[in-house]
Amino acid sequence: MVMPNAKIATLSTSPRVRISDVADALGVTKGTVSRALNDYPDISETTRRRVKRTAEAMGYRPLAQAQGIRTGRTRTLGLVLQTDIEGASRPFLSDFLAGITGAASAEFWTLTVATSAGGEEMLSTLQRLVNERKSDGFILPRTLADDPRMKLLRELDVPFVLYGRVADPDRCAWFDILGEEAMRDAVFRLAGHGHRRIGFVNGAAAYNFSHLREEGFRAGMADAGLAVDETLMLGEAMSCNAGREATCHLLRAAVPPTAIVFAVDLAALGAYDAAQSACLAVGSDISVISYDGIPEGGWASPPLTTFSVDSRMAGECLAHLLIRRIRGEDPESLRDTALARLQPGGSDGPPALTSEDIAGRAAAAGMR
Amino acid sequence: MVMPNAKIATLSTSPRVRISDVADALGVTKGTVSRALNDYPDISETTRRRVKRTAEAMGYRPLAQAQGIRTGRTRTLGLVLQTDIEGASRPFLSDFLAGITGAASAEFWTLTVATSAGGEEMLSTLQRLVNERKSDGFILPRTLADDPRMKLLRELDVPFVLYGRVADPDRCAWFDILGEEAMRDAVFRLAGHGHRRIGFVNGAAAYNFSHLREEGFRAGMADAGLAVDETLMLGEAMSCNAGREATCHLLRAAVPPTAIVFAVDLAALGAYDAAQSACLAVGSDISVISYDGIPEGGWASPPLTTFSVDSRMAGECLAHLLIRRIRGEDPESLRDTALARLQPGGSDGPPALTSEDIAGRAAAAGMR
DNA sequence: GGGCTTGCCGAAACCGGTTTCGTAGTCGAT
DNA sequence: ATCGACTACGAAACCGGTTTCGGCAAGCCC
Repeated sequence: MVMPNAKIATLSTSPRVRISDVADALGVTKGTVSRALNDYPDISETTRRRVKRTAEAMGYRPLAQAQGIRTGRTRTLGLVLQTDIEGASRPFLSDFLAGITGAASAEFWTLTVATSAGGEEMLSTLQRLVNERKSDGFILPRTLADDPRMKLLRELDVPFVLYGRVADPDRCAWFDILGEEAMRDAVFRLAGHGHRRIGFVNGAAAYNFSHLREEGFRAGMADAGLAVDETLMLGEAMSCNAGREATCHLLRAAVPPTAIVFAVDLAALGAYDAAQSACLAVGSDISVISYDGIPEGGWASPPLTTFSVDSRMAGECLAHLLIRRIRGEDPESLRDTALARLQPGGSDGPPALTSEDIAGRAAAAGMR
Repeated sequence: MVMPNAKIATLSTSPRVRISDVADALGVTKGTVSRALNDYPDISETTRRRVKRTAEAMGYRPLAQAQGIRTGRTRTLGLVLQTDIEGASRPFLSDFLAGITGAASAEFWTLTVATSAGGEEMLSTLQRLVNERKSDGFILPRTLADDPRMKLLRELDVPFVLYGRVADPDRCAWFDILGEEAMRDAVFRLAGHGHRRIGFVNGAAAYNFSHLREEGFRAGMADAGLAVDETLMLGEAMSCNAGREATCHLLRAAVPPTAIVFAVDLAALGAYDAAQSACLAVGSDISVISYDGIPEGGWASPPLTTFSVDSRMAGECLAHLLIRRIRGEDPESLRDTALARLQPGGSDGPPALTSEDIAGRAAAAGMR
């Protein structure tokens, strides 16, 4: 008898259906409705069904903020983005958000976004959101090997899920892309082209992914039966400039590599500049494979061979994991990973030059 | 006497300071504290000051969700992003969000983000957020000339601020970049180079900015004393492919332009492909100026001359405007604009070829 | 000095939910 | 038949605020 206006309620400015409306329609108290909907044990199965059916039919949805004042939780996920790093995460932000909010809204959760410039502001922003109860838990992107956000949120007893693994996995829930597998595949691909001398340019050691990608590179080299020359292992290259300098450094080596694996696309794009300075053609004279799949890579010539990440799927996974975490599941059971997908470009191929040729070109270009 | 632990409260898991704590410390009722903090008229000036000072000292911050259950407002801005359009808004999303949340958090507001694929889902998402009171008002990016979101939110009586203007400005608050000025400047710049025959490739007519940019182009042509050839006016080019095809079309004209102004960077990038097919060098044989400032433009060779937008500032402005709008200010007093900034690249310059030369090249390349 | 307004604040209702407490009713065991 | 345990629900407190209502005291006017 209340059903007729269920549709209308969602269309106009008509007042919301409240829990007391449902209770009145059923001739029970709102306490009973609440307990039935929240699956309390002391409600008979028949009543529970009756309540759920009627609530559904009336289009009743509890007001998250009203629940929150008692329960402390408002079905809200939190995400704090750090904006002072010129990072690779930006082009995918839209997809990432779409994944999170898509998964969240399917369960009637929402997403609160905040930003911070710098690490301390990050922590104070988390504090503030927790204090104002604007979020029931957090997705922590770009995990550091030892992440201070974890420590803070543990002290505050607030659930979180990591996007990326950490050095100490104890009591952590996470989703991560297996960057180490991508690095290993990159080595295989280069070895398949015939490269024997391969350099590696890592990202910043503070990020946990850097260690994993280096591991993957080393594992790939070992499996391919190639020796790792420690002088060809560089790091801390997170930008185009840093990538250019790292590449120049490698080209100046006594026996330069014929191929370079980069942990970060932005750094790999710097290699194009360096190669041009040395009159080396990327993709033939010197091969490059990288990781991230940023759109700029597709505009470089030749297009960058890289591993791309499905950010939308990552967002979906993280949202699901966090919701389950907030609901109380054991964090160590909430771990998931996925593989990056090879996105072949023209930046790698069989070596057209030997290391000696490359050294000659670099010297001729005045790089040494 | 309650001040000592004000600092501690923000540091540990210690319970929040509630309004009743403040009331108790002052020996008044919580009603008085509430009225004093919210500047009700029936509170004496001395009491008001005493309350505000003590609340501040105790570190009291009202719980937005608790306020919301009575007032309906929770100091939350809403932003629904449409993710099915391969648009230029994506690379700046991070900056845009930083602007919004930065300005919002300075006034203790937060941001709820949702996404939608497609127009109807957009509307239902707005509905849902309003219904669940997850947002007190919305920032509407990428305004259409006649935007259905406006109609919906007006029916629901929910405040909003547009990022971009609309055909009918009645009762609207907005922030916008003056794209028409950029287009006019683009024409001036090309005319200064000596171009007399300039084509224009617009974006989709559904977006309001397209009309403005075309106006700006026409105004610039008129001011420069150049005639607009309607056969060189194209539109609906929002992607790289569409831009390539539009460019090919212009190059096939009986008397092709020596320069093209694009309303959208992504389309302008397509011009590079088209020019290459016709053996034309961008920046000398054919000049291109565009608008958006997407990072890919910097990677093209030569780098794209374009107008860039300060998305962070846009976000800040919009947040401020929306907060004032929600607080009840007259929408027509809440309008602000800013200029795009010229970002010179190498894609424009003095014409190296005549229209006839270009037509010849295009014909030779088999484009006609 | 008495009535009337006005300023200021306490008391209490209220918002929309959740959760505690108590109890009527049912059931099985003795 | 009596008792105790258990089930299932109503009544009411509670969460942290806002807002209404009413009344006391001071000030004003006559």
